[in-house]
Amino acid sequence: MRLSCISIFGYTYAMNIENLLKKKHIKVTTARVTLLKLLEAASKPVCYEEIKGNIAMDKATFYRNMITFEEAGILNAFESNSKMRYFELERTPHAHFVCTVCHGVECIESIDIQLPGYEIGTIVIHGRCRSCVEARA
Amino acid sequence: MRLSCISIFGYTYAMNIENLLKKKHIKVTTARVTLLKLLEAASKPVCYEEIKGNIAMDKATFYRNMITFEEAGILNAFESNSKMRYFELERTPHAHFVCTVCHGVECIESIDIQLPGYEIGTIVIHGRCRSCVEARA
DNA sequence: GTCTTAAATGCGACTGAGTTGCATAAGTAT
DNA sequence: ATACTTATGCAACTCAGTCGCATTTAAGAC
Repeated sequence: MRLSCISIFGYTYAMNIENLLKKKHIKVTTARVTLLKLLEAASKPVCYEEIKGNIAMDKATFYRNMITFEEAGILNAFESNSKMRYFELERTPHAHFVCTVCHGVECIESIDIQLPGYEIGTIVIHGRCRSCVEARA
Repeated sequence: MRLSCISIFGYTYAMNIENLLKKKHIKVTTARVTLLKLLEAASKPVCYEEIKGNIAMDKATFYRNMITFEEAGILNAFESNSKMRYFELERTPHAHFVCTVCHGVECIESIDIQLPGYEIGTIVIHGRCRSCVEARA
């Protein structure tokens, strides 16, 4: 299985998806490579609903691999207020904004939260996004 | 229906649950008064699972009233990363921390997030809480 | 207090994102 | 190539939360 070179958090330039998986001791399969390519192409977190039109695999395979990737530290996941789980390749820590009107998801880099004694995993902010506020939606 | 005086965000001292509901044009029922008393007594957000042992009503009634209260601006709700919905009486804006180990929920008053152009509703932070970090859990 | 009407409740059936069990297929090592 | 382990597809399942509907309860009129 040969792939064009990609760049995932740390594994830059010469590292491709196949090598990333091997480095993590995860078996290289067509489904996994497809998923990582899609996650890499997406500039924001995606959920199964959004991605299912672009993948042939069963949803069980999708979710099982998300768990595998999460345990390997390859991706982060969080839940929106509508019971859906969003996935994103691991990168520099940042928060996510989920719009309660249009249900869009955005990465928010501009905030820095410190909670002494706590270990922060994910930060999810809900509200009306800029577009929906402007449109008075 | 007579109740001892309580104090919910703004409706202080002389205002009881019955008057709060009347002010919001919500019919005063036993279920609603029970729920508001429990939410008032709780110092942190609660979910149906936690509260169901203390209430006699059906879960449909519980959830329908949570929606009624939310729409009336009496309470706020958010979802944890385990598909459960937590409810809390509306008060000064603050974030919530949900521990991924012990699943405990805490109110976090010490952070202040500004996102120009956005309208922030709820902020949920996931991670390991102080106790679980200390216990290396 | 009783009557009337609109809304709330309880029950059971349903929903839908995500999970699980199992037989089969596909990687990986020998 | 062969054996062995792990991943996949399918269908059945889970479970927090929702919905439809018959019955009960609150609130205003008399």
